[in-house]
Amino acid sequence: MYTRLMSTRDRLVEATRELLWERGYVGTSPKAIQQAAGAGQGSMYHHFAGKPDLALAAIRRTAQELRAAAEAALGGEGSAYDRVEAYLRRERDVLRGCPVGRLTMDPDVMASPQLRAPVDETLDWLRGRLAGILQEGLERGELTGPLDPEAVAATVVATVQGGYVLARSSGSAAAFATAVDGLLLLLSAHKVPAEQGRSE
Amino acid sequence: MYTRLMSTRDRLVEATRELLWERGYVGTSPKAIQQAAGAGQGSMYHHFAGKPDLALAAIRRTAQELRAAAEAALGGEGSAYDRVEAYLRRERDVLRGCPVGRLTMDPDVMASPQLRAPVDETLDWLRGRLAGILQEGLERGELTGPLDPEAVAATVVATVQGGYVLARSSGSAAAFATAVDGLLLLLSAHKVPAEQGRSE
DNA sequence: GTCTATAACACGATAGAC
DNA sequence: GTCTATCGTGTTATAGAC
Repeated sequence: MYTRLMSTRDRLVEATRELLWERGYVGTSPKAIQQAAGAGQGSMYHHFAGKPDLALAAIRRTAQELRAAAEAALGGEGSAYDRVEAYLRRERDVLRGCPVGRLTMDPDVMASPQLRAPVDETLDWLRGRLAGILQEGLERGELTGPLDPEAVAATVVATVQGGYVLARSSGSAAAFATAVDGLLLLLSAHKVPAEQGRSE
Repeated sequence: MYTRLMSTRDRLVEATRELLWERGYVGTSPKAIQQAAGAGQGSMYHHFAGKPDLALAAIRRTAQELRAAAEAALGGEGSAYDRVEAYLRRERDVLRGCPVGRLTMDPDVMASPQLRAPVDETLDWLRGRLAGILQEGLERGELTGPLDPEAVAATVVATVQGGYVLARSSGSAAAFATAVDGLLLLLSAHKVPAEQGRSE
């Protein structure tokens, strides 16, 4: 149930976002959406063509939010390592999993070019953004090789996505943190100590 | 459809394993299982108490197979690094995702202590097995610190699980390989070159 | 815009014949 | 052991009143 300060359309989208996160596309019925949004059948089919159309609106919104949250950490102050660490350690609803990444396991989402596009684009943007930061770190002399930015960026994204799996499996958010710790430990071996002439 | 050389019971389990892998628990109906197995309603409910019971048999079997496949790589010849690499690079149906890991995103599986137990146990065993190998590598002088075996083991498992997400998202198995490459690149910085007195 | 009614089918399971 | 019949409920809509 969402506040009546939101339009029916927005409540439907928000309810769908929550259910998609919790139960996936296959596990989410129009009826469940309507009940969560406090809307009738008629309202839903007035605002949206059907379940796929509503899901598309929800997925796009979720992808946009994820991107903004990631950028808040990645675009911050500090060295390349610091920004990657900030991203890895940012606050997360770990036990709920990744609202975007989990859609990759949904057969109906993957079967629809429309629904899968925002998922692919978001993860690809994230990987590219991380690669750029790592590349910059190498160029600025903050990081030392051998360190392929594209490959390590993929590893960073994969560790996060897999961290959710470990956390949900064990029922503990600590499992996510441990995987991140391991990655940062490996990455920190490539840190160049800050020397005179730069940031201190 | 499965060979008639298998018992009806086994065909039901195999069909369930395939559908669970492809569509998850929530997305798999008894009817779909029966059709894939070439069995009627009566057969299914004769051999199994219901969908959860059948799913449990299927999940246990899948977990067992995954464990055996992982052990084949992890228990092989070579240094700690080599065995971890063998595990990471072992042949996989990358675009299908992990048949065990994907269950962590299934709300009905996670809500059932019985169904989630094999998932948790399998991933936990894998993490522990990897940690043991890394620890051994440190003790034997094949690997050099700082390298927390428990944390890095979690990172290895997470990279694999997340690699599946990246591969399915992009529709390309190469994305999995890239994430693995990045991890091995980071880990290889801790390799101690084989010297006189050991294995050569 | 939102509501209720209805439809055609799928879901997950039970009953009982064979 | 396997089959068909049946059940009550849920799914994904469409129709049409208000």
